[in-house]
Amino acid sequence: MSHTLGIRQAQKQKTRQALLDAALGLLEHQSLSSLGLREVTRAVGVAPAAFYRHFKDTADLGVALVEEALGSLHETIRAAIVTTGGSEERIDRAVSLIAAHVRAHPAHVRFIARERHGGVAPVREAIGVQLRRFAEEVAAALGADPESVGWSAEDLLMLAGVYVDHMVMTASAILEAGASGASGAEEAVVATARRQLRLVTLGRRHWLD
Amino acid sequence: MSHTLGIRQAQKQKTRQALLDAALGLLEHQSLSSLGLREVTRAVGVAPAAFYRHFKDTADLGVALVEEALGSLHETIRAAIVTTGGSEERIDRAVSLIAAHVRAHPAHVRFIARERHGGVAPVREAIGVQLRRFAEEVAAALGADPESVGWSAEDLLMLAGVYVDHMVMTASAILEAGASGASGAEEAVVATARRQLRLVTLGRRHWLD
DNA sequence: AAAATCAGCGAACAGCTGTTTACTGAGTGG
DNA sequence: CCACTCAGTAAACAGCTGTTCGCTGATTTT
Repeated sequence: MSHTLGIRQAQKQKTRQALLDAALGLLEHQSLSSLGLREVTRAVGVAPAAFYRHFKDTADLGVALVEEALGSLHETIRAAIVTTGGSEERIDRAVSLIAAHVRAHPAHVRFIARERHGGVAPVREAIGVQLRRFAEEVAAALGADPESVGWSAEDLLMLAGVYVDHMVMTASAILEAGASGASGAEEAVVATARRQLRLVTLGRRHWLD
Repeated sequence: MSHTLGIRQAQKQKTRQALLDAALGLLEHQSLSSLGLREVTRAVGVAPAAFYRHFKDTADLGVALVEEALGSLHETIRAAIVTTGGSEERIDRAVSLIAAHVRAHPAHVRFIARERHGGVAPVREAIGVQLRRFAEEVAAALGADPESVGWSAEDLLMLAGVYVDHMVMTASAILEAGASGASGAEEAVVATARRQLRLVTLGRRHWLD
C-alpha cells in the first residue's frame, strides 16, 4: 500500500506507537489531564526528552489517541450500518458488534468515554468532531432506507445522534460490567441496550403518524 | 430545623465549603484526577495542612462534591416528574427545567458529566449510585402513570434509564453550547433534545403493540 | 477561672514534574 | 566514502507536589 519506510522512520514510528500504547495503559486508572510526560517515557523505557520528538504535549498525544481509537470504531460502525434483515436482527447484530468491539479494544473504549467530557479541550473537541462525523454517516445510511421517506434531514441527524450516543454509552456500560467481575452483568447490559434500541425503533416507525 | 452550631463548627463548615467551591472552580479546566490538594488550599488562602481537617484526599473531596451536585439535581428531577398535562407540555417543561438547572449550576453539571466516566473510581461509583437512584425514582413515577399499565418493572427501569441518561447528556450539551459562544447554539440543542424526547415518548406509546 | 479541645499555621521532608541543553552514534543520500 | 541528518541520551534547572510535625490561640467544657 504505502512505500516501505527507511530503517530510521520505521524505528521512530515504533517508538511513537510504544508511547501511545504506554499512555493508553496508564489511562486505565487516571484521566489524560493528569497524565505526565515523564510517566509515559518511563513506562516505555526512554528518556523524557525523547517525548518531544513525537508530541509537543500530553494533550497532543491525546489527540493522536483519539484518531487511533475512533479509527477502529469507524470500521465497527460501518459494519453495523450495512447489516440487512428485519429490525430485530439488525438490533441484535449492532449490539453484538459493539460488544465484540469492547472486547477487542477495551482501552480505546475507556479512553473515549472518559475524555469525551474530559478536562483537556483539544481532545474533547477532537472526539466531538469525529462523533459528529459518525452521526452524519449514520444519517446518510438511514436516509437511504425506505423506512425514512418523509423524514427531514434534520430529523435524520437527530435520530443518528441518538444511535451514536447510545452506542458510546452502551460500550462504556459493557466495559464497566466486565470490570465489575459480576458474572451475567454484561449480559444484562446487552439485554437492556437491545430493549432501548427497540424502543427507539418503535418511535422511529411512528414518527410521521 | 437543625440545632444552631457553635462558632467553632460554623467556621469549620465555612472553610469546608470554601474548599469545595474553590475545587469546583478549578475543575472547569481540568479533571479531578489532576486536581492538587495544594492547588485547592492556595485558591482558598489557607495552609495546605488545613486540608486534612476536612478531607483525607482530593478523591474524598470529589465524593463530597457529588453529594452537593446531585443533591441540587434531585430537586430539579422531582419538579420535572410531578409535571402534569399532555406529553408535549411535559416534554417542554422537562427540557426547560434542565436548561434552567444548567444556567443555575453550570459547574455542578460540568463536574458530573466529566467525572461520571472519570479517572477517580470512588467518585465514579458515587455518581453511578446516585444516578441509579434517580432512575428508580423516575421508574416509580412512570409506574404510577395510567399509560404504564402492562409494563414490567424491568422495562420501566429501562425507560427511566433512558430518561436519566438523556437528561445528563442534554445538560452537558447545553453547557457546551453556552460555552461555544455561538448565539442560537443553545436553542438548537434544546430543540434537538425535545425532538429526542418526542421520539422516546412515541416508542413508549407503542411498546405493548 | 482553669482545663481541654481542635481548626488552622509555618516549616521542613523527599520526590516528583516539564523543559532546555549539548551530546552521541546509527542511518542516509550524494 | 564522506558529510549530513536526526532519534534518543544524560544532566541540570527551577518549581511543584503530598504528608508530617509541633505549635498557637480562640472556642468550648468542666
